[in-house]
Amino acid sequence: MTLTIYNTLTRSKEIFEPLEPGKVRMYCCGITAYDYCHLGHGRTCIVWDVVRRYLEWRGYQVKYVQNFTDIDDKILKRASAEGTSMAEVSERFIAAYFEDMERLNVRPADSYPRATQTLDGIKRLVYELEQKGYAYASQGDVYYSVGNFADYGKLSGKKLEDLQAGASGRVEVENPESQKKQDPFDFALWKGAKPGEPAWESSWGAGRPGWHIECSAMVREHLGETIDFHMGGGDLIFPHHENEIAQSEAVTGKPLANYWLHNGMVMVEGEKMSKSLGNFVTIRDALKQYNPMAVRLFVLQAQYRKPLDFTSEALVAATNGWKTLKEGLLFGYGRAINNKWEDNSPSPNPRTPPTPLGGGPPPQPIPWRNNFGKRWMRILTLLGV
RNA sequence: GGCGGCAUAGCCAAGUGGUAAGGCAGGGGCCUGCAAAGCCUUUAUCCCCAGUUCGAAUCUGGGUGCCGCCUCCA
Repeated sequence: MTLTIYNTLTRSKEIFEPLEPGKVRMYCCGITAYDYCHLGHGRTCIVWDVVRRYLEWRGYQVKYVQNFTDIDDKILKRASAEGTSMAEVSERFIAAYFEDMERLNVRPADSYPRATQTLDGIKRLVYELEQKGYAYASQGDVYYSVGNFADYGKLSGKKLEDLQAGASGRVEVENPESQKKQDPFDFALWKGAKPGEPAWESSWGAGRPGWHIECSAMVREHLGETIDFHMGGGDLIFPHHENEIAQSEAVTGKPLANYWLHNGMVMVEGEKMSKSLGNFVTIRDALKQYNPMAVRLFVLQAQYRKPLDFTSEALVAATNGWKTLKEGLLFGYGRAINNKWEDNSPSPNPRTPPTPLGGGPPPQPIPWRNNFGKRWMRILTLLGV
């Protein structure tokens, strides 16, 4: 059976062909650790968790990497507001991330690289970009020159001319930061240190990495020059993922990822969730009111690329749905064990049993042998029960 | 304004040429001393217009609407 997926890069559904037979390398752009995770982060993590589980269930050996951005202006801003350090803030919210995701039954990735742990790789990439003529130093910063990368815009379907024309009215000419750039769409690879901010030594002087470069460096370090899946929220397509492609492919000359997958955004009561609208819902706040598995079911009932409206009515519906489903699953679980069903079908491959619902007894091998068992396993797999 | 995506009942969603699955919510009913649970039953012509076809939610063309991105964002 072939697996077909929508690839943002080609704007079409394609048949999945792994780079290496039987193996999948996937990278998901994670969070910037400056606040508690909201429902949008929750959706992203749940959706890609299911893809990962599904691929494993299909028998692929999956390596799943997700990053934490722990160097960033917003983290610094929060640290200075609290009178603490950047590390203190990011540590706290990374810990909170793991708490939230565990409650949502999101399985941990295989590794969680952080920007602060990837400085060597980042500096090497910036250096190589500079050597190849894609980057230039400017007053302590280093910028990527988008005009030198012929494929710039291929992921988001934007042309540099259109971008420049569309932005002509809003590029802040007075901003001293933008005056360091040769082109308004050039972006920072390395930012020179400001007084009192954390900084790392480099050949361009003390400073810190820009946002986009860390992902290019981490993918290269943990998964290789080309990977199968690169995922993230749809709002990352431009500029973040576009810039990652520009950085990585300029250096390696190879595709960064064969398939680019993006999930839809979360709305709240019909409006886009944003801090300015004040309808920003954190995962932990939502879980005070709703069962985590009901939230998970709600997210998974919707098509992953569509916008998802978080309404109390929809959550009540999902809560009821989960209640019914859970009873059925518990019934099936007991029945499978009582009947001593065994897995003797050739495919898909046997797998480790799911974690029991809400704690419960230790997992036992899940036996199944007929269509009922297969379907049931599929439901368990997809829900991540 | 530019680029991209989506459009089936209150919400989610199956369905890829033959007269619209299912779930949740809502209405009606059964059961019960009451309640809960459970059970039964009920709710759409598929955004609009034109075309292709014996026949279209499913194909073609044109509209409309919604969403995202174009600035930090999952």
